[in-house]
Amino acid sequence: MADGRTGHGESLLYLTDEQLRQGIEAMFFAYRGFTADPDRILRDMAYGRAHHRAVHFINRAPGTTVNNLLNILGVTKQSLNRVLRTLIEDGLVESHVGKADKRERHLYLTEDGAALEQKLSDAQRARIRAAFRDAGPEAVAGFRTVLEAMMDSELRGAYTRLKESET
Amino acid sequence: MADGRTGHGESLLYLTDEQLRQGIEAMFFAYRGFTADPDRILRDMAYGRAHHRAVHFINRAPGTTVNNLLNILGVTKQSLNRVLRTLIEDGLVESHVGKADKRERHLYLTEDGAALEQKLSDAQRARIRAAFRDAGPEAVAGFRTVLEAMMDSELRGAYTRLKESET
DNA sequence: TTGGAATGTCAACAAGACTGACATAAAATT
DNA sequence: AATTTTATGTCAGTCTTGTTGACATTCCAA
Repeated sequence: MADGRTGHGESLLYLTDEQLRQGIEAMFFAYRGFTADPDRILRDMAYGRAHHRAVHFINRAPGTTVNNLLNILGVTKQSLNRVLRTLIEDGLVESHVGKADKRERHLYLTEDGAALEQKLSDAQRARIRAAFRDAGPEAVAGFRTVLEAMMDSELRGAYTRLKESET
Repeated sequence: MADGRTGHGESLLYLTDEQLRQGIEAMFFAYRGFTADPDRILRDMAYGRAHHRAVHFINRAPGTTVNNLLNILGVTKQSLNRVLRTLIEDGLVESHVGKADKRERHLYLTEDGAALEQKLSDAQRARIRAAFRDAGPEAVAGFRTVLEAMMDSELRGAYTRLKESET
């Protein structure tokens, strides 16, 4: 199989070390582009990528608890807490004590928080939209398939749950 | 077009805000998986992701200059320098003053450096290989197409140059 | 030859991740 | 009722990795 094909005509070229390396480098460079636009916006404010992530997922799942967010973001509570504290102080996020379980804090975006989220999303979506449009529907489907296969299993669970919570 | 299709049967569903958001979240979660395995290895040593990146691209283009690496990695020279210094001190990277231009430093991996690179690559490749295998060749092609479209133009240049320098 | 541009180094600082220890309140269990 | 577990928050300290600023060396061109 020196030509990278099996006897059944199925191409395995995409599994050579060279192809894998190209995939790895593509992922590296693309992720830079992926975060570049929101990063630029955030740099001018006193915020960073961590704030973007928090705001994104609070917008995504309003009323989510701190613990929930912790699992999704994969950081320590101390780290998240620093970010949440500044967002709450600046009036972008509201924290409400849980009704059923008073230990929990449920997180919501304020109007200002929603505005920031929108601004950041718009910037990021514009780039993704352009990339998706250029690449076409089949490429996008493949893109999603590979990304899902690349996730850790617990994260894939979190991702799927979010994905299926479309309203 | 409420059904997300044009009159020409071309699906535009992949460009709805909802689809874009799913793509964004897929990218976020997948990147965590992408870096998880090498990160685990690096945590046990005194190194981080920045060291991995440096070692990867020095291995990729032996004899590259600091400035070259700077452009690829997209960090400040001061930041890269700290990483390179530790790698050189630890005997993983060698820095040779340029013959033609003595201002330049040409970077090479030592035997130990190559061994580390191999170890990290193997871990990362294993995951990508599994993901590629599960997703199949068409999905992988789509994945690459979308990632390339997502890069900043200058980075796409760097990526393409690397890609085409296969020996 | 002199002044600017390119290259790289050192120092100091900031963001954002981490661990560990501890406090509080509420829920769950015994 | 007492105890343990869970959810959250906070303080202190560390690490990685980014940043700017200042500076030395080298090359090249006016």
